[in-house]
Amino acid sequence: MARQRTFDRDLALEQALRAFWRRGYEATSIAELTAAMGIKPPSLYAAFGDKRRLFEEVVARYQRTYGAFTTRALAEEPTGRQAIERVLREAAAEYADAAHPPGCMIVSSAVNCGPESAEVEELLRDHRKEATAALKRRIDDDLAAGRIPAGTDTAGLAAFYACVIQGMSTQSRDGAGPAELRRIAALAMAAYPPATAT
Amino acid sequence: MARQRTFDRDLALEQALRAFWRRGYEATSIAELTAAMGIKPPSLYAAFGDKRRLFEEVVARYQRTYGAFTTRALAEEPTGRQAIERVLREAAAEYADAAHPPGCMIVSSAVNCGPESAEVEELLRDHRKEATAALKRRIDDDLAAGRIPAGTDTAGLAAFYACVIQGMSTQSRDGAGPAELRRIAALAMAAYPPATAT
DNA sequence: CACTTTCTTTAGTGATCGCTACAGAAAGCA
DNA sequence: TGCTTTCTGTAGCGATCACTAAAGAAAGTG
Repeated sequence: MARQRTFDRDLALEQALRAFWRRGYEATSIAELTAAMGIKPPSLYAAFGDKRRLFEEVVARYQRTYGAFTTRALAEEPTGRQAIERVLREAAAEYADAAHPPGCMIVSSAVNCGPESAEVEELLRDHRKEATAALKRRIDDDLAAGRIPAGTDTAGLAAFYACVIQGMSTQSRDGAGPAELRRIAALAMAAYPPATAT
Repeated sequence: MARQRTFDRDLALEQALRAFWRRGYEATSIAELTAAMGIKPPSLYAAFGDKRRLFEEVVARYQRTYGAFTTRALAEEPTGRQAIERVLREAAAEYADAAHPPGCMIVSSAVNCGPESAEVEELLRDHRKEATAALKRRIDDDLAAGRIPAGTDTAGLAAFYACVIQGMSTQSRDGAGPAELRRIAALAMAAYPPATAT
């Protein structure tokens, strides 16, 4: 065989994730990435392809680590209301966690993109649409189970909670702490339809 | 005297505003700006200083044109509740207006910034903080007038509505139309405290 | 007509962008 | 000890970044 890689690919990917999370896709240069990852450009390109593929891999990693709480909350709670409430509560904790950059990487890392990064912008947009659809599915469960009034606009509710989550991301990047985000989350629950009598 | 400027400075500023609004501060290059403004770089630098000062002038213009509806709504409505409701309703119309780029420029044009644009990022952050403070002042009016319960967390409410407004900006940039934004705005009003009996 | 002044244009500056050719270094097999 | 293979580091590719020196063009004053 031959010489093996001397750096930890997974650790380097995590460092790239932090860099992209902090500054966003376009504003994070290869020079900044290689400095954060502790490697030189040729090693980066050999291990990850190019900047875009590295970012796509970073997004996948983000989804199964820092962003996984949404999927878990939606899967594990018995009702749509409880699922939404838990997503908001955990987002408040996660977005303002000082152990990593603030906010949601899916929301904030490809906002200001030139035309050559339109595909990256679209990738994150698709993730946001899918997350909104996942919210709607759980709210639809409540509707189907008769826990909320018939005729409830579940798509509108899902859009509202997606809106709040995205706003919470912006708020945390503007310095809001977990307590402030929790208060926002609590207020947002006032919009959830009243439970129907069973 | 001497030769006069041959382009319309105000019109050129408006074109720069559109360009920055669409792509953001850093992602909009001087080449893109000059193309949009119909002038060459030296004319831009003679008339506006540099990229940062042009952007600052663009932000000021945005505040007194496209963004002025918030100030008006907050100043003209008799109660805090009505003021917040009108801000949300008009934001829904404004952010999704097809006559200009979607969303709010103050929210979305300096999200992904390198270290050399930190001051621009801070400028917009300050504007957002001030907008949130303006919301709080009107909610405090309702509190002082006894229209909402004593002990209401007005700072939390202001943060919530700022969060919703910022989320609506993101939603519109993801393709939400005015009707969808109006539904979000209507749901957000459910969080406003119930009017106290007088 | 000059002459001055300020605009606009052309054509570039050095720096940085994403990315890579090439050579040196390291690891397994003979 | 080669020899092969693949990684790593140096150094630099063309393109683009924000920005500007220098010359041409236009408008006013004599």
